[in-house]
Amino acid sequence: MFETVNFGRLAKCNHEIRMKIATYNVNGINGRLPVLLKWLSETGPDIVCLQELKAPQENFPEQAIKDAGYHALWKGQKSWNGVAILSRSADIRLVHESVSGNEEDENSRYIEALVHDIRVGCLYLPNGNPNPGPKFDYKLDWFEKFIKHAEALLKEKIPAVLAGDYNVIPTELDVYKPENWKTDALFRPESRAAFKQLTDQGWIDSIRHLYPDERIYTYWDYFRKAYDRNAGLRIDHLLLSPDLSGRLKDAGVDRQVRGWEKTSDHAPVWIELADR
DNA sequence: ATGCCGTGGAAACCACGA
Repeated sequence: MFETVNFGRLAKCNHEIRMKIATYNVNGINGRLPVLLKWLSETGPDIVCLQELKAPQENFPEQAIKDAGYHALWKGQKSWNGVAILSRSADIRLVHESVSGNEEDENSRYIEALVHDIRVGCLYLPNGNPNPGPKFDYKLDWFEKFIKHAEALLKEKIPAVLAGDYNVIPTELDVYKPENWKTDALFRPESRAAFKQLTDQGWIDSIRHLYPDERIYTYWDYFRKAYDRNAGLRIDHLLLSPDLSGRLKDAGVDRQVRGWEKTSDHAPVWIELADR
């Protein structure tokens, strides 16, 4: 599949070909384009899930992404939300543009594709603040439908990754100061329980699976020098179907990107899968 | 703990994010 050097990354040890899958909440794809292109050229992921495009369908920078070596599927929206899947391989096919049972959702928060033989779901789960209130209700409703969609995927026994901005801090290890976030929608028991339902189904929280005790963050607020203080949250996740767990070789956060000029408040997160 | 920052879109401010 990713047999050429342009596709897969050659591992340092035994020339085993690996596939790198990343997720990145860009917070505005057009305003972020220089940062996105620099990160793509430096790290060369095979598949990329993007969230918060904040651009209507017709304003997606298709040519720039193509020039960077990627095929793309996207679901835009004026001003808010918006998700995309990029692939170095041309073997990418659209499967869903919304979560099953949530086709009437007016927000562009989900896109799913088959990239060669791996199903890739890219999601931007609602924030849910302030809570309680309609926005929190919307988050939990969206989550519930997503959990059902994820369960159906597992039953199909298709190798899959569900990557994106879940807007959930799964545990106290995933936040710099848990007591400050107790009443926040990202850390509310209902949100964490919903995330746990996914892992209870069998989905593997890739980075936590490989690094069970590390403090790992994927988001740092723009103000109060949150990045300099490492006052971060881990809210961007790549969930792997169980049949892919044996191929999971590494995972990480490109946190240096958060230190660049005109950067997103999120950093890219990635996993590497062995080809077989 | 918070919108102090940042983005997009419209209109020279506002909605929204986490």
